[in-house]
Amino acid sequence: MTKINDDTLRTFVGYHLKRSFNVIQSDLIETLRPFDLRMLTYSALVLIVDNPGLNQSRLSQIMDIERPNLVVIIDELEERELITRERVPTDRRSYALHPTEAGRALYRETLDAVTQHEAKLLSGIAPEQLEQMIATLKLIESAKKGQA
Amino acid sequence: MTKINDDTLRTFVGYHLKRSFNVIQSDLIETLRPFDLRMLTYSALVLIVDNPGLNQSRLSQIMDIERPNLVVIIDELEERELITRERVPTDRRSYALHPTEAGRALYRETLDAVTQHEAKLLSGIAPEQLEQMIATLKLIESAKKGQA
DNA sequence: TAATATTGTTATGCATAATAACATAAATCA
DNA sequence: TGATTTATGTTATTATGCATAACAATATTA
Repeated sequence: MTKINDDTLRTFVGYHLKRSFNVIQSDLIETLRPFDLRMLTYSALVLIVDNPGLNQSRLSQIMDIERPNLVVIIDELEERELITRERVPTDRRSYALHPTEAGRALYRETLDAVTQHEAKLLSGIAPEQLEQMIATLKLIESAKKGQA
Repeated sequence: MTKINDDTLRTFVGYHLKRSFNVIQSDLIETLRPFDLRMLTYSALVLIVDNPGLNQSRLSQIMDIERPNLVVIIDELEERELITRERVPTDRRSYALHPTEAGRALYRETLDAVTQHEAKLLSGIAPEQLEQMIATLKLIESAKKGQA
């Protein structure tokens, strides 16, 4: 059982990001499973509850996905009657997305579950250390625009 | 253009991880494109060069993917004559993976390119800050096993 | 009004990832 | 030893995430 050497990949920040994200993602998927939600449908639900009335274009922007990929997500949330699509009188191309009462209820339930699961997963790490990391992650996130 | 509120999602470490990883991933994909490599074929190549003779089982473990998913990756690297599969006399079920000279050459080229692209992308962030972040990411990564 | 842009949509493809089922070979154990 | 179990690589299949092209309906602009 000689240990495999991944020192070269360890020199990349992206490698560390991916491996740690995998851990959190696995946990999140398990957390959301009982609610029959995937990562993206969950994110969309949260954003719609927190920003009632926004349209699909803006939602796809903040979610960092292409508009076509959002369609199926919204379809699913609408079919499950967690949100509604309402024609906007002032711009009849777009739909205003609103949560239903069921959507808001599921939001509350899942928010609780996700928060607790992540807290438990990261319970061994000092909060200040996590805050510091988040600050750095934000810098990386904004490196995109800053790029040449 | 009212700004969209993602404060709720921002309370999750995973959200920050995902968003920042997206930025690095986009950059990496572009960096690897001229070499006709994807993230996973690239990772596999690096690990095979650094660990010549390892088998697919062990490689899939370190890469954190399922064995079936590794098969196509290895197929591709072998077809491009970047690696070889050699029967192991002592265990004729498994293959020993070895880089070819072409594989080692591509490894050197891509390592250079990837290193430089990442350095440029993250040039606005202090090295010590990145090191601190990596330390935290390692803690998250190891939170998996530590879990109940 | 004519040309252009935006919104949502369909269709399509690629990349990543998980599972079931299998043949071959090795290890275990009884 | 022989029978059972386990490990390795493989095929097939599916789900998920993500990108692009092309389009109809509607708004915007020139």
